[in-house]
Amino acid sequence: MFRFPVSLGGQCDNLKQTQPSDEQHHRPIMDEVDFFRSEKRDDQNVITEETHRLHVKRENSRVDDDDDRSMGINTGLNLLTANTGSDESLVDDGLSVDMEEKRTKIENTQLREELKKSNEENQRLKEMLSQTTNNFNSLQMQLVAVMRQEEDHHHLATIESKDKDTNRHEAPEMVPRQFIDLGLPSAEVSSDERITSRSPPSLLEDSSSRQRAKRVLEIEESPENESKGWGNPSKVSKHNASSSNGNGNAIDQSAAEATMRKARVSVRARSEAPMLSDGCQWRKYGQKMAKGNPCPRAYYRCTMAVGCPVRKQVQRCADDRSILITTYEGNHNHPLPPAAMYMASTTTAAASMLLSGSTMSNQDGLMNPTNLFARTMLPCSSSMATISASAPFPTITLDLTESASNVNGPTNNNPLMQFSQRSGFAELNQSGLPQMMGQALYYNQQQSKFSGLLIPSQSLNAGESVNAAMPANPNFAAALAAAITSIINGSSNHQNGSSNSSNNNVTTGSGDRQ
DNA sequence: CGTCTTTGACCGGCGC
DNA sequence: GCGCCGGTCAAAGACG
Repeated sequence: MFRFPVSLGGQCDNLKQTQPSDEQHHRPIMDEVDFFRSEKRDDQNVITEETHRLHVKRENSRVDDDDDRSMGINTGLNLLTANTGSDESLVDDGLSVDMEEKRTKIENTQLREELKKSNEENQRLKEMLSQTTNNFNSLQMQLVAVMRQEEDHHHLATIESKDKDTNRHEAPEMVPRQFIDLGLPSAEVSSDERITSRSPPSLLEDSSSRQRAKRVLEIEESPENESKGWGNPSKVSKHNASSSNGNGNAIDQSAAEATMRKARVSVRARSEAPMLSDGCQWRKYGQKMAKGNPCPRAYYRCTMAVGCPVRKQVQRCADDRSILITTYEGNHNHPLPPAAMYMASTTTAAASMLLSGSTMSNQDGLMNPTNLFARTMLPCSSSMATISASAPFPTITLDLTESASNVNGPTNNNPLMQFSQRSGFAELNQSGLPQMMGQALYYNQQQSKFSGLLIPSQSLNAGESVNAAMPANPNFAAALAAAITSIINGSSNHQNGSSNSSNNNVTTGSGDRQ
């Protein structure tokens, strides 16, 4: 049921063809890691193509001009020839041939114009198709989320009807659970129980994988690595306290927004650049030495719009300084340039995923975007994304620093790869190929509050296959991370409100603090 | 001159 | 209550 955006990659291919071959050798050395260099390249390509088209247009117009000129000249000649009998008598046979040629030229010109119009129309249709596809996916996600909620309602009702215990009255209402509350449900159902009873064996039977996941989680859950109050957690707590008292929708909404802002998505990527370029404009408003990390942590605020609440932290990993940890938080309240859409969608989706995941029951949750995320990620077998509900903020960490060994394994069946390819990321395949996709989403056992992640593995459509190697390019990694969450972004964007075109909630969970 | 970065001060939460 | 710590503010300086 999950469909990925219709490929419009042909355009990219075409664009690639139009790209001058030497352009690849002309990549500027940037201070920032250009997260979406491919995107930009695409843009550049588009521009190039536009330019090219314009150029062609000019050529055409020149041709047209020539034709017109010639036509005009010919017209004059015709007139002249018509008026001058001497000429007519001299070039009588040649004139008919010329007329044929002129007619042919006119026809060619017309055909060219028609072809040009057809191409433009084709481009428009492609754009419309892309837009429609995106809208469809978004709506599908929303539908899925709504169905999920209804299922949860039914399930809860069923449980309550069966459960004669007095706890029935203490059962939580199906109010979206705030992130801050994510630590609580463990008392209801232990995470181990959930995992052993529900998680597919393929996911967790591998002890090494589990250990690896645990290792990542340990990093995230370390008090030193998890900031205590980014964004005034106290306020969130107050919000939550208010909402828990049932003081109205406004409070709930504000609490939800605050909660949403608390959600973090962390991206770990190897990069020598001081900052990852994600398409947004950032202003540095602070820098701190974090405990336990000799590298300072920089605080940035989105400056693309006044009052945009999105912030991000940038810090190098203490253990491996080649790893750049970028943490996003908050939702953009303004339109974003295409280059920023992916990452913004990532953060939005991640935050939404956490939120939706927190509202789920222990039952399947297959319809939940969280699970869609998991379903997307799980066929791979390493630790790419980690979800941590560690207090005070839930965090999704996309660890893009490790590459899996299995190049031809399930990765090729991963829809993400198809997605990444179809969305243009495949261009990066040129650059080298350790595999980024052989990394899996792991469930935080110790703080397993996201039952949605415990999903049957059979739901994955492994039939689709695209052979592609995934580069370890940090740009790609970041773009990939964005693409991953973009897949599930449909629900999130609309859940978060109409004004948000995208969000940023990337958290570098393993950020080392001093 | 406007914008951005730097950096010390300040605030609030948390643990002891 | 006190100190530590993370996060933010805002003045001062740098830069184009």
